[in-house]
Amino acid sequence: MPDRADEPRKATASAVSAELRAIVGKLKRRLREQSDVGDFTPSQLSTLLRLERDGPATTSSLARGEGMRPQSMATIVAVLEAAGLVSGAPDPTDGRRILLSLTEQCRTWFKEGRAARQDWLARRIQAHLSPEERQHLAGAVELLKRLADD
Amino acid sequence: MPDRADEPRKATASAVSAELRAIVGKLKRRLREQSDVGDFTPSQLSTLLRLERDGPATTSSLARGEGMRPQSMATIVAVLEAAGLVSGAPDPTDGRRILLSLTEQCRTWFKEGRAARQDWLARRIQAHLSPEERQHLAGAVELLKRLADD
DNA sequence: CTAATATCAGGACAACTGATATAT
DNA sequence: CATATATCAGTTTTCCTGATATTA
Repeated sequence: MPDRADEPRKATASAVSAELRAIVGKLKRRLREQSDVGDFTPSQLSTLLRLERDGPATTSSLARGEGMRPQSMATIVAVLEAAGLVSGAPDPTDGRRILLSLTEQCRTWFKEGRAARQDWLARRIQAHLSPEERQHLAGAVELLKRLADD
Repeated sequence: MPDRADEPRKATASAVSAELRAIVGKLKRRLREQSDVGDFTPSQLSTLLRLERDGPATTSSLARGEGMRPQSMATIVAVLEAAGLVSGAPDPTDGRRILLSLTEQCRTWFKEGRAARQDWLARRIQAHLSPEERQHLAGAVELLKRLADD
Protein backbone atom coordinates (compact mmCIF):
# COMPACT_ATOMS: atom_id res chain seq x y z
CA MET A 1 0.00 0.00 0.00
CA PRO A 2 1.93 3.09 -1.19
CA ASP A 3 1.68 6.21 0.94
CA ARG A 4 0.98 9.36 -0.93
CA ALA A 5 3.42 12.14 -0.17
CA ASP A 6 0.63 14.54 0.72
CA GLU A 7 -1.22 12.00 2.88
CA PRO A 8 1.18 10.26 5.20
CA ARG A 9 -0.69 7.18 6.52
CA LYS A 10 -3.86 9.15 7.14
CA ALA A 11 -6.33 7.13 9.16
CA THR A 12 -9.68 8.04 7.65
CA ALA A 13 -12.79 6.83 9.40
CA SER A 14 -13.88 4.71 6.46
CA ALA A 15 -10.46 3.12 6.00
CA VAL A 16 -10.16 2.24 9.69
CA SER A 17 -13.75 1.02 9.60
CA ALA A 18 -13.09 -1.38 6.73
CA GLU A 19 -9.99 -2.81 8.33
CA LEU A 20 -11.59 -3.06 11.72
CA ARG A 21 -14.70 -4.75 10.40
CA ALA A 22 -12.60 -7.41 8.69
CA ILE A 23 -10.31 -8.04 11.63
CA VAL A 24 -13.14 -8.25 14.16
CA GLY A 25 -14.83 -10.92 12.07
CA LYS A 26 -11.64 -12.83 11.65
CA LEU A 27 -10.72 -12.63 15.32
CA LYS A 28 -14.19 -13.77 16.30
CA ARG A 29 -13.84 -16.85 14.11
CA ARG A 30 -10.40 -17.62 15.50
CA LEU A 31 -11.72 -17.32 19.04
CA ARG A 32 -14.61 -19.66 18.33
CA GLU A 33 -12.30 -22.12 16.63
CA GLN A 34 -10.14 -22.16 19.73
CA SER A 35 -13.07 -22.59 22.07
CA ASP A 36 -13.95 -25.82 20.31
CA VAL A 37 -10.53 -27.12 21.17
CA GLY A 38 -10.65 -25.79 24.71
CA ASP A 39 -13.45 -25.55 27.16
CA PHE A 40 -15.81 -22.63 26.62
CA THR A 41 -17.16 -20.33 23.97
CA PRO A 42 -16.00 -16.70 23.81
CA SER A 43 -19.27 -15.51 25.32
CA GLN A 44 -19.06 -17.94 28.20
CA LEU A 45 -15.49 -16.96 28.96
CA SER A 46 -16.28 -13.29 28.69
CA THR A 47 -19.13 -13.72 31.14
CA LEU A 48 -16.93 -15.53 33.65
CA LEU A 49 -14.31 -12.80 33.41
CA ARG A 50 -16.94 -10.13 33.86
CA LEU A 51 -18.22 -11.79 37.01
CA GLU A 52 -14.68 -12.06 38.31
CA ARG A 53 -14.00 -8.40 37.61
CA ASP A 54 -17.29 -6.80 38.65
CA GLY A 55 -18.56 -9.24 41.28
CA PRO A 56 -22.01 -10.86 41.55
CA ALA A 57 -24.63 -9.81 39.03
CA THR A 58 -28.00 -10.82 37.62
CA THR A 59 -28.61 -12.37 34.22
CA SER A 60 -30.13 -9.13 33.00
CA SER A 61 -27.28 -6.92 34.13
CA LEU A 62 -24.76 -9.29 32.57
CA ALA A 63 -26.75 -9.13 29.34
CA ARG A 64 -26.66 -5.35 29.40
CA GLY A 65 -22.92 -5.41 29.97
CA GLU A 66 -22.31 -7.74 27.05
CA GLY A 67 -24.76 -5.93 24.82
CA MET A 68 -27.14 -8.83 24.32
CA ARG A 69 -30.68 -9.93 25.32
CA PRO A 70 -31.40 -11.43 28.73
CA GLN A 71 -32.66 -14.63 27.10
CA SER A 72 -29.37 -15.05 25.27
CA MET A 73 -27.40 -14.49 28.44
CA ALA A 74 -29.62 -16.96 30.27
CA THR A 75 -28.51 -19.83 28.06
CA ILE A 76 -24.88 -18.88 28.57
CA VAL A 77 -25.34 -18.76 32.34
CA ALA A 78 -27.16 -22.10 32.28
CA VAL A 79 -24.11 -23.79 30.79
CA LEU A 80 -21.83 -22.20 33.36
CA GLU A 81 -24.11 -23.26 36.19
CA ALA A 82 -24.28 -26.81 34.86
CA ALA A 83 -20.48 -26.83 34.79
CA GLY A 84 -20.42 -25.75 38.43
CA LEU A 85 -18.52 -22.54 37.76
CA VAL A 86 -21.34 -20.18 38.62
CA SER A 87 -24.10 -20.39 41.20
CA GLY A 88 -27.19 -18.29 41.74
CA ALA A 89 -28.96 -17.23 44.92
CA PRO A 90 -32.12 -15.13 45.28
CA ASP A 91 -31.51 -11.49 46.12
CA PRO A 92 -32.99 -11.01 49.63
CA THR A 93 -33.87 -7.40 48.87
CA ASP A 94 -35.55 -8.02 45.51
CA GLY A 95 -37.53 -11.18 44.92
CA ARG A 96 -37.29 -10.92 41.18
CA ARG A 97 -33.54 -11.07 41.05
CA ILE A 98 -31.20 -14.03 41.18
CA LEU A 99 -27.65 -12.98 41.97
CA LEU A 100 -24.98 -14.99 40.19
CA SER A 101 -21.51 -15.50 41.64
CA LEU A 102 -18.42 -17.47 40.76
CA THR A 103 -18.03 -20.69 42.73
CA GLU A 104 -14.87 -21.57 44.61
CA GLN A 105 -14.36 -24.27 42.02
CA CYS A 106 -14.31 -21.60 39.36
CA ARG A 107 -11.77 -19.50 41.18
CA THR A 108 -9.37 -22.38 41.61
CA TRP A 109 -9.98 -23.38 38.01
CA PHE A 110 -9.01 -19.86 37.04
CA LYS A 111 -5.80 -19.93 39.05
CA GLU A 112 -4.74 -23.32 37.79
CA GLY A 113 -5.81 -23.39 34.22
CA ARG A 114 -6.33 -20.02 32.64
CA ALA A 115 -2.88 -19.30 31.36
CA ALA A 116 -1.96 -22.85 30.51
CA ARG A 117 -4.97 -24.43 28.88
CA GLN A 118 -7.54 -21.87 28.20
CA ASP A 119 -6.53 -18.45 27.12
CA TRP A 120 -5.42 -18.84 23.52
CA LEU A 121 -5.68 -15.10 23.04
CA ALA A 122 -3.50 -14.26 26.03
CA ARG A 123 -0.82 -16.67 24.85
CA ARG A 124 -1.08 -15.18 21.41
CA ILE A 125 -0.63 -11.66 22.79
CA GLN A 126 2.28 -12.78 24.92
CA ALA A 127 4.04 -14.40 22.00
CA HIS A 128 3.43 -11.86 19.25
CA LEU A 129 3.31 -8.45 20.95
CA SER A 130 5.99 -6.49 22.76
CA PRO A 131 5.14 -4.80 26.07
CA GLU A 132 4.84 -1.48 24.24
CA GLU A 133 2.52 -3.02 21.70
CA ARG A 134 0.42 -4.56 24.45
CA GLN A 135 0.11 -1.13 26.00
CA HIS A 136 -0.88 0.31 22.64
CA LEU A 137 -3.51 -2.40 22.22
CA ALA A 138 -4.85 -1.82 25.73
CA GLY A 139 -5.39 1.83 24.85
CA ALA A 140 -7.16 0.90 21.64
CA VAL A 141 -9.48 -1.43 23.55
CA GLU A 142 -10.70 1.59 25.47
CA LEU A 143 -11.44 3.32 22.18
CA LEU A 144 -13.31 0.25 20.96
CA LYS A 145 -15.41 0.28 24.10
CA ARG A 146 -16.43 3.82 23.31
CA LEU A 147 -17.45 2.72 19.82
CA ALA A 148 -19.43 -0.29 21.00
CA ASP A 149 -21.10 1.18 24.06
CA ASP A 150 -24.27 3.03 23.42
CA MET B 1 -10.10 -0.61 39.78
CA PRO B 2 -7.19 0.64 41.91
CA ASP B 3 -3.77 0.85 40.32
CA ARG B 4 -1.03 -0.48 42.48
CA ALA B 5 1.77 1.97 43.02
CA ASP B 6 4.34 -0.50 41.78
CA GLU B 7 2.33 -1.45 38.69
CA PRO B 8 1.08 1.66 36.91
CA ARG B 9 -1.57 0.52 34.37
CA LYS B 10 0.48 -2.47 33.33
CA ALA B 11 -1.04 -4.14 30.29
CA THR B 12 -0.59 -7.82 31.04
CA ALA B 13 -1.38 -10.30 28.30
CA SER B 14 -4.22 -11.88 30.25
CA ALA B 15 -5.79 -8.53 31.18
CA VAL B 16 -5.69 -7.28 27.60
CA SER B 17 -6.98 -10.64 26.45
CA ALA B 18 -10.01 -10.50 28.73
CA GLU B 19 -10.91 -6.98 27.68
CA LEU B 20 -10.31 -7.68 24.03
CA ARG B 21 -12.38 -10.85 24.07
CA ALA B 22 -15.33 -8.99 25.55
CA ILE B 23 -15.13 -6.02 23.24
CA VAL B 24 -14.75 -8.14 20.10
CA GLY B 25 -17.92 -10.03 20.96
CA LYS B 26 -19.78 -6.86 21.72
CA LEU B 27 -18.63 -5.09 18.58
CA LYS B 28 -19.55 -8.09 16.49
CA ARG B 29 -23.08 -8.01 17.88
CA ARG B 30 -23.39 -4.29 17.28
CA LEU B 31 -22.23 -4.73 13.70
CA ARG B 32 -24.72 -7.46 13.01
CA GLU B 33 -27.47 -5.47 14.64
CA GLN B 34 -26.69 -2.60 12.29
CA SER B 35 -26.56 -4.82 9.22
CA ASP B 36 -30.16 -5.80 9.87
CA VAL B 37 -31.08 -2.15 9.62
CA GLY B 38 -28.89 -1.54 6.60
CA ASP B 39 -28.11 -3.69 3.63
CA PHE B 40 -25.48 -6.35 4.22
CA THR B 41 -23.95 -8.47 6.94
CA PRO B 42 -20.45 -7.72 8.24
CA SER B 43 -19.01 -10.67 6.31
CA GLN B 44 -20.66 -9.59 3.08
CA LEU B 45 -19.40 -6.03 3.48
CA SER B 46 -15.94 -7.19 4.41
CA THR B 47 -15.84 -9.38 1.30
CA LEU B 48 -16.86 -6.50 -0.95
CA LEU B 49 -14.22 -4.25 0.56
CA ARG B 50 -11.60 -6.94 0.14
CA LEU B 51 -12.44 -7.33 -3.54
CA GLU B 52 -12.25 -3.57 -3.95
CA ARG B 53 -8.89 -3.40 -2.25
CA ASP B 54 -7.17 -6.51 -3.64
CA GLY B 55 -8.88 -6.92 -7.01
CA PRO B 56 -10.48 -10.06 -8.51
CA ALA B 57 -10.18 -13.27 -6.51
CA THR B 58 -11.61 -16.77 -6.24
CA THR B 59 -14.01 -17.98 -3.59
CA SER B 60 -11.24 -20.04 -2.03
CA SER B 61 -8.74 -17.21 -1.84
CA LEU B 62 -11.35 -14.91 -0.34
CA ALA B 63 -12.08 -17.59 2.23
CA ARG B 64 -8.41 -17.82 3.13
CA GLY B 65 -8.25 -14.05 3.48
CA GLU B 66 -11.22 -13.93 5.81
CA GLY B 67 -10.14 -16.97 7.74
CA MET B 68 -13.14 -19.15 6.93
CA ARG B 69 -14.03 -22.24 4.87
CA PRO B 70 -14.60 -22.01 1.10
CA GLN B 71 -18.15 -23.32 1.52
CA SER B 72 -18.95 -20.51 3.95
CA MET B 73 -17.53 -17.92 1.61
CA ALA B 74 -19.50 -19.43 -1.27
CA THR B 75 -22.80 -18.62 0.40
CA ILE B 76 -21.65 -15.05 1.05
CA VAL B 77 -20.58 -14.66 -2.57
CA ALA B 78 -23.88 -16.13 -3.77
CA VAL B 79 -25.80 -13.37 -2.02
CA LEU B 80 -23.54 -10.70 -3.49
CA GLU B 81 -23.91 -12.19 -6.97
CA ALA B 82 -27.67 -12.34 -6.61
CA ALA B 83 -27.60 -8.65 -5.62
CA GLY B 84 -25.62 -7.87 -8.78
CA LEU B 85 -22.64 -6.47 -6.90
CA VAL B 86 -20.21 -9.23 -7.83
CA SER B 87 -19.84 -11.29 -10.99
CA GLY B 88 -17.74 -14.35 -11.75
CA ALA B 89 -15.96 -15.45 -14.91
CA PRO B 90 -13.91 -18.61 -15.50
CA ASP B 91 -10.16 -18.15 -15.25
CA PRO B 92 -8.82 -18.83 -18.79
CA THR B 93 -5.55 -20.17 -17.41
CA ASP B 94 -7.07 -22.50 -14.82
CA GLY B 95 -10.34 -24.29 -15.53
CA ARG B 96 -11.04 -24.95 -11.86
CA ARG B 97 -11.12 -21.31 -10.89
CA ILE B 98 -13.87 -18.76 -11.15
CA LEU B 99 -12.57 -15.23 -10.77
CA LEU B 100 -14.89 -12.86 -8.95
CA SER B 101 -14.92 -9.11 -9.58
CA LEU B 102 -16.96 -6.14 -8.48
CA THR B 103 -19.55 -5.02 -11.01
CA GLU B 104 -19.83 -1.46 -12.22
CA GLN B 105 -23.09 -1.30 -10.31
CA CYS B 106 -21.20 -2.10 -7.14
CA ARG B 107 -18.60 0.59 -7.74
CA THR B 108 -21.22 3.27 -8.24
CA TRP B 109 -23.11 1.95 -5.24
CA PHE B 110 -19.92 2.35 -3.26
CA LYS B 111 -19.38 5.94 -4.38
CA GLU B 112 -22.94 6.99 -3.75
CA GLY B 113 -23.96 5.17 -0.66
CA ARG B 114 -21.16 3.93 1.49
CA ALA B 115 -20.63 6.90 3.76
CA ALA B 116 -24.23 7.96 3.96
CA ARG B 117 -26.31 4.82 4.34
CA GLN B 118 -24.12 1.92 5.00
CA ASP B 119 -21.11 2.33 7.15
CA TRP B 120 -22.37 2.57 10.70
CA LEU B 121 -18.90 1.85 12.04
CA ALA B 122 -17.26 4.61 10.00
CA ARG B 123 -19.82 7.13 11.20
CA ARG B 124 -19.28 5.93 14.72
CA ILE B 125 -15.53 6.37 14.40
CA GLN B 126 -15.97 9.79 12.88
CA ALA B 127 -18.26 10.94 15.67
CA HIS B 128 -16.55 9.45 18.71
CA LEU B 129 -12.81 9.44 17.93
CA SER B 130 -10.38 12.29 17.42
CA PRO B 131 -7.91 12.12 14.53
CA GLU B 132 -5.18 11.10 16.98
CA GLU B 133 -7.38 8.37 18.38
CA ARG B 134 -8.21 7.15 14.89
CA GLN B 135 -4.50 6.93 14.20
CA HIS B 136 -4.01 5.02 17.42
CA LEU B 137 -6.79 2.61 16.47
CA ALA B 138 -5.35 2.13 12.99
CA GLY B 139 -2.06 1.09 14.57
CA ALA B 140 -3.84 -1.34 16.87
CA VAL B 141 -5.64 -2.90 13.92
CA GLU B 142 -2.25 -3.88 12.55
CA LEU B 143 -1.47 -5.55 15.86
CA LEU B 144 -4.79 -7.38 15.77
CA LYS B 145 -4.00 -8.65 12.29
CA ARG B 146 -0.82 -10.15 13.65
CA LEU B 147 -2.81 -11.88 16.36
CA ALA B 148 -5.47 -13.24 14.02
CA ASP B 149 -3.31 -14.23 11.07
CA ASP B 150 -1.74 -17.61 11.30
C1' DC C 1 -2.33 -40.13 -8.44
C1' DT C 2 -2.39 -36.07 -5.53
C1' DA C 3 -3.83 -31.39 -4.75
C1' DA C 4 -6.86 -27.58 -5.34
C1' DT C 5 -11.28 -25.76 -6.58
C1' DA C 6 -16.23 -25.46 -6.66
C1' DT C 7 -20.59 -27.04 -4.98
C1' DC C 8 -24.38 -29.80 -2.85
C1' DA C 9 -26.43 -31.28 1.52
C1' DG C 10 -27.05 -31.30 6.29
C1' DG C 11 -25.73 -29.76 11.21
C1' DA C 12 -24.35 -26.96 15.26
C1' DC C 13 -24.35 -22.84 17.73
C1' DA C 14 -25.15 -18.20 19.19
C1' DA C 15 -27.96 -14.89 19.07
C1' DC C 16 -32.62 -13.38 17.98
C1' DT C 17 -38.13 -12.69 18.75
C1' DG C 18 -42.40 -13.65 21.07
C1' DA C 19 -44.93 -14.94 25.10
C1' DT C 20 -45.76 -15.88 30.08
C1' DA C 21 -45.26 -15.68 35.10
C1' DT C 22 -43.87 -13.17 39.04
C1' DA C 23 -42.22 -9.53 41.99
C1' DT C 24 -41.55 -4.19 42.62
C1' DC D 1 -51.05 -0.43 36.46
C1' DA D 2 -46.32 0.04 34.73
C1' DT D 3 -41.74 -1.84 35.10
C1' DA D 4 -38.17 -5.24 35.61
C1' DT D 5 -36.78 -9.88 35.96
C1' DA D 6 -36.59 -14.73 34.81
C1' DT D 7 -37.78 -18.36 31.74
C1' DC D 8 -40.03 -21.29 28.08
C1' DA D 9 -40.37 -22.10 23.10
C1' DG D 10 -39.35 -21.40 18.42
C1' DT D 11 -36.53 -18.99 14.66
C1' DT D 12 -32.72 -17.00 12.12
C1' DT D 13 -27.96 -16.49 10.95
C1' DT D 14 -23.46 -17.82 10.30
C1' DC D 15 -20.37 -20.79 10.03
C1' DC D 16 -19.25 -25.63 10.28
C1' DT D 17 -18.51 -30.81 8.53
C1' DG D 18 -18.98 -34.37 5.07
C1' DA D 19 -19.18 -35.83 0.34
C1' DT D 20 -18.76 -35.40 -4.77
C1' DA D 21 -17.23 -33.70 -9.32
C1' DT D 22 -13.79 -31.51 -11.97
C1' DT D 23 -9.39 -29.78 -13.40
C1' DA D 24 -4.12 -28.94 -12.76
